[in-house]
Amino acid sequence: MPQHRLHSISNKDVARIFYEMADILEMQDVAFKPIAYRKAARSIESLSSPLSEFYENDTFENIPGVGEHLAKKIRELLETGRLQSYEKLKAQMPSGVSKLMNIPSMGPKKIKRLYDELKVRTITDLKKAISSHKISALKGFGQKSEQDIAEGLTLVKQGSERRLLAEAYPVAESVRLELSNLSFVKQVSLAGSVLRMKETIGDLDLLATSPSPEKVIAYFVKMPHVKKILAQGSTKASILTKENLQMDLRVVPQAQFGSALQYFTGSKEHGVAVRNIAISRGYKLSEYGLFDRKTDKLIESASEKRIYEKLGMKWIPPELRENTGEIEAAQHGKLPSLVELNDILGDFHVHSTYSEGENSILEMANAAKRLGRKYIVMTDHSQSSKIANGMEVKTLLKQINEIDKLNSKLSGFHILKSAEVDIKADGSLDYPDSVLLQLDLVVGSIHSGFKKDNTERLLKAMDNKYLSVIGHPTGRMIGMRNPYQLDFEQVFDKAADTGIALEINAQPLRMDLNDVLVKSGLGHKVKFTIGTDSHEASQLANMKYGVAMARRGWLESKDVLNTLPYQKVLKVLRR
DNA sequence: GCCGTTTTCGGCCCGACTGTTTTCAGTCG
Repeated sequence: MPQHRLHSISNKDVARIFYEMADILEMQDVAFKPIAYRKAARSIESLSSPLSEFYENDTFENIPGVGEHLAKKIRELLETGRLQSYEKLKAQMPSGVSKLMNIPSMGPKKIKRLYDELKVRTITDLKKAISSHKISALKGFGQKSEQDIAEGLTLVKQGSERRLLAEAYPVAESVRLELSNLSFVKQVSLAGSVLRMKETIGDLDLLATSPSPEKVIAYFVKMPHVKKILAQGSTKASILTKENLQMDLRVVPQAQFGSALQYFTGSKEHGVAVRNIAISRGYKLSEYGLFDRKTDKLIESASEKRIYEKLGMKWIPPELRENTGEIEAAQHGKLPSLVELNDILGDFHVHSTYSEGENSILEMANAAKRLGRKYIVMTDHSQSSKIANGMEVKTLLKQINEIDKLNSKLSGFHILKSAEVDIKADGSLDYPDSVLLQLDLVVGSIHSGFKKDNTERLLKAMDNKYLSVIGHPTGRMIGMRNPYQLDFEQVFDKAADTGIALEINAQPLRMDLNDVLVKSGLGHKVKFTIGTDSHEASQLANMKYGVAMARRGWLESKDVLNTLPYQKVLKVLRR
């Protein structure tokens, strides 16, 4: 094979092109190809290594859904940076048309007809067509369709916005609780991405079982949470909550709870893969159950666990259902035994009034104790963090003194002496070694230089023998700040070599490391800590979101230092 | 365009909801 210098085209780019080609093909009424293109796009999106690797080994066709022809297209994209068939396809459709796909209620067919009959190609065209009522005049369209499109247009912006797990989860949980108290509701569960605990949530899914679904739906759409009813049927309804979150409820008979939960938990990719396994074994799987494909005989529907077992797998925890290897693991009995909130004994990232926290050390300790923790690691900011009221050396020494006194009084609880020490631009730490050695452990974090590649800086910091944990390793803030550049291969390898742990920061905006990086770090045998980065006592409860990231990253309790008693933590982390 | 424990041909996940129909097409998840 000739050696080419490859263009830097990411897996996401390739997937996006295939998705767009699928949309255009669908508009052109081409049968089945759109399905094939989307399937390939989904596979490519969820690959754990870059396509360039497949290129080198000539193994494109190992990717599910990629055959001879799509392999050739990927090769062309990597080699030339372009794809002729894509450009040809785009040329057949007016530019901008695929943007209309983002509008709720608009799909390829409607877009095609509006273009053919009204020459609508942009959002501006569409708005004009609506205001002149040309759409409702078309055959097959009506007043309501026109109005739906108008409403869809207003939703394009707000609707595309995903919300933080920590914003969405409590809303879903409170509605779940409210429904579960109804006499005519047997069982209610979260479903969808909020059950899988994704770091951001598009909309909330709930599943209920009841002998009288209409009553549940009727109650649901009238709850105080509801701002607007988006759709209401006899077994399904969608509402917009006061928090502007879309929430979908499905009600099924108790006997179908398992198959419905499996179906509505997703992810889409996981669901498709599982249903395809069902087909390959002569079954079909839907929200109504697992059926024999030939006889339509019901095999199982009540229990998720038994459905997975019938398909030759162990039950898969929702957090893992992303079609990124969990199915294969479940088939071979190699699923991890995931860490649980109950395993967590300590919190590794806590602030107090010594720097920018709202509560005293004792208040934080007592609040942690109430949550069942056995210890906290006090990590107030170091001197360079002026904005965060970082501690001068003498303040830190005073804090150490106070912690010693508190520890002698507290029973069954321990406060570890630490600090969130700035990793400075040159990779040095913000306190001299003579100060660091007085601490039980040292968390090092980067708080500046977010635009640069910080690999060298971090590696240099890891040479300091007092450093125990890297805090929020990528610096990202969801929706606000991108992660800085890091070569994770190097960082993970060095962390594994030195025994320095990497933090899973459970602060809702951070979630840093995220699930994907955690899983990747695990592959390099890295150890992790989970810290809430609490600036006030109530935030200590964010631990559950950190545990969620750990679980989504396939961590077992042995991979998470928070599951150790503090005496053992000291043994592991002090070098 | 892909793919095979029913298949190298002939299928392709599948069902609810909505609007515009008078038996169904399109969208959504």
